[in-house]
Amino acid sequence: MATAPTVAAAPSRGRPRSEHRSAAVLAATLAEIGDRGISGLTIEAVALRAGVSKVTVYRRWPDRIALVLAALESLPELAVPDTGDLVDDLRELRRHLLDVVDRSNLAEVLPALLAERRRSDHGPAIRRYVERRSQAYVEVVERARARGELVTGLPTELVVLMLSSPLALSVMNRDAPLTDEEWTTVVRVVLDGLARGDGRSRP
Amino acid sequence: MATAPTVAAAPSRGRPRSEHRSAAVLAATLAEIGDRGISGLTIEAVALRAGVSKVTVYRRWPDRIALVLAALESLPELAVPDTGDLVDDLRELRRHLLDVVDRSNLAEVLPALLAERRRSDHGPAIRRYVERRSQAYVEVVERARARGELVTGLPTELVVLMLSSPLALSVMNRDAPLTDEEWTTVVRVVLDGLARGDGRSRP
Amino acid sequence: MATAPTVAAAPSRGRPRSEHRSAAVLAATLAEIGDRGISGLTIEAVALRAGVSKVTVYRRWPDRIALVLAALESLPELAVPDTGDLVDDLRELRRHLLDVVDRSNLAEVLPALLAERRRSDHGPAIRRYVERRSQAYVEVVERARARGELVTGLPTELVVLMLSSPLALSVMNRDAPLTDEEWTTVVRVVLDGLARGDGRSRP
Amino acid sequence: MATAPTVAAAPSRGRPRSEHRSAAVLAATLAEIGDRGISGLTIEAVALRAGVSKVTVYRRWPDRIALVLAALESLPELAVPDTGDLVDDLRELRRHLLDVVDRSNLAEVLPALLAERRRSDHGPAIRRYVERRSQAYVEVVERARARGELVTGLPTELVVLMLSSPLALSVMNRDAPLTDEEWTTVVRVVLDGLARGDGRSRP
DNA sequence: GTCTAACCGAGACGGTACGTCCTGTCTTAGT
DNA sequence: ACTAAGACAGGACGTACCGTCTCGGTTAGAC
Repeated sequence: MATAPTVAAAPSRGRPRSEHRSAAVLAATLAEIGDRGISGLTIEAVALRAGVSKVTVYRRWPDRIALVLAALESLPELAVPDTGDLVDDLRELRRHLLDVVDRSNLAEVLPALLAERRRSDHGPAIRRYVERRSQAYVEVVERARARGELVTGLPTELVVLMLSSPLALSVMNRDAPLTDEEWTTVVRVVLDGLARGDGRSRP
Repeated sequence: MATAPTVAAAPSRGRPRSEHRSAAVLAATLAEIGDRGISGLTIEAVALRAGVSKVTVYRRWPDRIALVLAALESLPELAVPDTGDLVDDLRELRRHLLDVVDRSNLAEVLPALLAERRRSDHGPAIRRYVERRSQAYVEVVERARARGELVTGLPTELVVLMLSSPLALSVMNRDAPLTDEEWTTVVRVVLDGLARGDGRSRP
Repeated sequence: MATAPTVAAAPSRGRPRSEHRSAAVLAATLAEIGDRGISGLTIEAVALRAGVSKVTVYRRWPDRIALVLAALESLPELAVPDTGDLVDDLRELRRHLLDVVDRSNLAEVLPALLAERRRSDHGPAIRRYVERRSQAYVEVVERARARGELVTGLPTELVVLMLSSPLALSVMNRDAPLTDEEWTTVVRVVLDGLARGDGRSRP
Repeated sequence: MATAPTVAAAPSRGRPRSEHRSAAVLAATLAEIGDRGISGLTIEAVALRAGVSKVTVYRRWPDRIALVLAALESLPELAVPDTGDLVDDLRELRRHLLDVVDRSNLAEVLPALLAERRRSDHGPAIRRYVERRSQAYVEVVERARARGELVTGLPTELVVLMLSSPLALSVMNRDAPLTDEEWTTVVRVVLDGLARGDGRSRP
């Protein structure tokens, strides 16, 4: 989704940018990330691999980060799951995440982006990218609340954080992400805790 | 703490390395990380700032990552808290983490290290560094179990993950880490969930 | 003179080239040569300055050198002087040369063209351009011979070389070209030498 | 001659520049000028040919012109001839010039340098280089005057210009430089003219 | 009055070189 | 054996022009 490099565009002056090349560059970017990792990513190598000149890359994306974000956004987006059951919805989100991790080295790219967020001009763009991903969690949780499946006074943001951060961190920090069994356990503990009374039950 | 750059040392022949310079380099490294961030960190700038030649840096630490790890390890380590109460212990760990975040750009450095972990030869070293930090959590949780304060069949690793990942992720991903109140809520929900029956209580 | 860019033209089909634009490009070329010199001359800058697209320039002149030659040829040409006196004729040629030097940076352009002559495909064209300039000398000298004002067995080419090269070289090599007085002296010495017997008078 | 790239140097701090490499670069420069000409001269190609990194070239010579000048100055200098006869001395200078022309594409390089003289910061350096070459003429002429072989009231500079410019211009402008016979004729005409009375003999 | 070929601007494009920067290694002289 | 200074090969950076190419849109002569 969202491959469009620049915003909108004037009503087409001069030779139009080749979509074919844009796609080739994004594909090459993903491939390079796979081969050399984020820190080993070179515009030069991307251009070479895409069979494109450096300028053609720079024309579209001003720098490495913008390029990486565009490449990630070129991956197919998951439709927000709606199985009617919160845990099943969450499991679907987990499955999709692990999919993307496999396909795009997200386990390396994600922390790299988070690191960049503090410095670069792309802070907002990175924030938006991450946000968009967690948006699915927000919707799934709100739907569960609407169904009465989840009853809690906590802000959705906190609930999402509790449900998603163990998996996210395990992806970035552990040698392997949480297994299905581990993950199920974690989610159930959190949901049980919420059911018990929003953490306000203790003295 | 732990300034010792290399493993041990031969029985010392010739002029010994100046400890003063080692310290200057590590300080300069932290300062540079503060100014330019991890990705903008160059050995050259560090050497210049420390008033030291590049070779003097390379002799001690083989590359950027090793240098960064050494710099982080030069920060004062927290003694594992032991207040007799799990939540108080955890709160102390939180306080210390936020301290380090303030003092060393950890919010940027940590994800950068995690990203590097997948590729570089320093994977193990980085893993060890992160492990060492979470070790405090492990000890605190195990003590709580021994005291009977925490009763659960879950492996300590999972418990620690649930208790620490929301804060860790909020540090890396949010504009500001969890407030004390938010954090307290999260911890209590998790502990309630564990008390309720390890996530196995549901059908 | 000679603004006609290409040879002749097919019997004209389609929209004709705008003469207005051709002139604008040549003017812009002279201006750019004045501002940045021959070596700093870029087609892009010329096109920009002329308010014309690059293609419009390339359509008319295949490359930099052709463009420069065309620009020089667009300058007004001197009618070959014919005062009835050789020295006066030569003085008129000198005046005209210094004029062009002032108006077109010839002091820089001329050596640049000579340098290019050895390599580029435009060798012949450059040769022709320079030849055309010296043609005036040839005519003036031959007229003097016809009048009996100049009696010598030397080939006209050599006579012209002796009469013109000191001024030409002074234009290219000295900070200022020969003054009128210096120039007069030089010319008279050469003419005296010729009158003395063509350099064959010595043992 | 004078291969020394920079002025003098502090009392040697750090690793000294490799003379071997300096020489290799200058040789490569001359070779490249021979192959591709002045306008086709590329620092990158020179570095490649010399088996040296680009920075090594830039460290010594700030730009193309400085490099070319250094390369030319690395060629063996002629000892000023002193045969006791002016024409023989001049003939020796001619021989040497044609030698250098053959060995270093001077026919192309010289006009290129003259063109550059007007613009670049190297104006003075180029002027100095050319001056140094013509210095031999000055000495030869002054010696002839001292011997009484040449009697004239003209400033030496003008005499030198008359004696040298036909050959110089023929090198730059003609397809072949003046033959020995042509050259001899030219020189004798000039000397005869000077003997006749410094160009002041005419009304 | 349409055709329609050549013009024109804008700007994309592959390519080459630019001059700079940093890396990690090396070579000096000096401590 | 350490140190500071700095040379060095290598490799990527981001930029500038080159000369070519596609676009959409004129413009004038031929039909």
